[in-house]
Amino acid sequence: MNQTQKIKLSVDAVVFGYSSEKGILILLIKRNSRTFRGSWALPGGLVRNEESLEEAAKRELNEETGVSINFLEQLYTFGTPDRDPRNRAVSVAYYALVSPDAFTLQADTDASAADWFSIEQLPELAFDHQEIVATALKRLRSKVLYQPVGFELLEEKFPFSDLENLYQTLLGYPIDRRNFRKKVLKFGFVEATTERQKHAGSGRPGFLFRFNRQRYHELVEQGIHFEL
Amino acid sequence: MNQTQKIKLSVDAVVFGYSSEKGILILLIKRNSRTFRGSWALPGGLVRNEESLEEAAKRELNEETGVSINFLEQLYTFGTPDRDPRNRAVSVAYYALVSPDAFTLQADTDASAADWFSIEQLPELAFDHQEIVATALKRLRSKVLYQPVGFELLEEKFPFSDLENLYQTLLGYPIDRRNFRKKVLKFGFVEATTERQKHAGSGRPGFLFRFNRQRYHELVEQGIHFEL
DNA sequence: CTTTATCGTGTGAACCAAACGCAAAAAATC
DNA sequence: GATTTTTTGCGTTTGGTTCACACGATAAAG
Repeated sequence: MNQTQKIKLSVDAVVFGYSSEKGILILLIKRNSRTFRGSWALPGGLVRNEESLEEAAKRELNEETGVSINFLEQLYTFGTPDRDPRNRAVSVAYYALVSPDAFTLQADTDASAADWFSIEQLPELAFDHQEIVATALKRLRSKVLYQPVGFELLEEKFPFSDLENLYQTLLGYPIDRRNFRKKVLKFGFVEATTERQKHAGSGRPGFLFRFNRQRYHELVEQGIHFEL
Repeated sequence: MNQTQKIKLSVDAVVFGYSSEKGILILLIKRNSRTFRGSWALPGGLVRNEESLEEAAKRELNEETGVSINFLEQLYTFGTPDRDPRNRAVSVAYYALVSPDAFTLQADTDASAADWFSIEQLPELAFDHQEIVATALKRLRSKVLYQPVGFELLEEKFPFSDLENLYQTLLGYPIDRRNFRKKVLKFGFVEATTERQKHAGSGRPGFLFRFNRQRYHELVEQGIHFEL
């Protein structure tokens, strides 16, 4: 009972991206340290004594990959006793959303490489990171229906069809284009710009839209019930 | 960077109860150890080296209060560097729901007393436990709309009016009794028994109802969308 | 200048959910 | 045991939301 506690505390981050060609992406690093060397894993590492958990997540992410984050939220804490073969390790997992603008990767010493993977074809992951990814995906899929997380994954201005496709991909089932557009626009936090999509293949180019954060927050204050 | 990590890991539990007289209740203990001695606090304590987080939560709960739990789920992990004056301490918070049947409290050595408090009039709490309680309440309030958590707080058989009152209390606004009943019964996982409520004051006594867990799980399998 | 691909709206039908009224049942009161 | 009070329990109306549907506009490709 009175033995001293020997538990390492780390953070891991599931970073989601999106591209219209490759769908939902996750950021992985190739491990450079002894255990699981060469395996792909989530970016993360030990929490320092004087930093908060969220700071730790941001720091590790920046050190290991160099991406900048739009959105970061705590996901779940994983603490099964044998999840790390070296020693007892508990990991606080975060999930993050980044827009393609931040797609400039830059691997570091901790990681020999960092890269995006489509969630359709993830490699084998180290530790219990497979489970962490699954939990994050589940959370993202349920969250997308009542919070505008989708916009964090798109560029600042985007054609409406991108939003449609993102939602269809996330939800995994087809949505009615017309009704989707009507619903989204009615909320009022997505506004059309006068710019048009340029050269997106053939066909009539659509207008670009933009997410209005301020308007969104105003509506949340007023107790909007946003549900798709 | 390479200094050794000195972080203590603990678990805390927000245990919710309900009584029709006193409303939503939370289980607190009176601290017996050096720091914050005599203050009320959430039950909890250090995680042992070989146990999982959930096991730790259950163990501490049992040691300190003796209640038996229907429902236990991870809530959030609190890790602000100065949340514990003694040393860096990170706490994985759980929240639990118990039915009044389990209301036999039994304090232990760690705690000089354990008692239920109405959330309307909580005492000052030790550490950041106030914040943890607030987070738990928020979670419970949002969860109640799409998961049948309410039933975990009631006795096995209950008059429909109890369910109504519980929901009104949790949500904080009046609901239409007639529509509420229709909605709930339509889902099919709440069934009427033939027993009647006995002597609940004046007026016509209602039938007792029961939550059918098996039916509920079947419906979840089929992808039911339960929303109130 | 014709073909092809995508964008972008208007409308009625079907369905679902919130709002509401009211009677039946049983206990409490006298 | 008649009357009052309280709570249960169901049916109907009403309003809104979703669904299904077809076609013109615009620009690229050839």
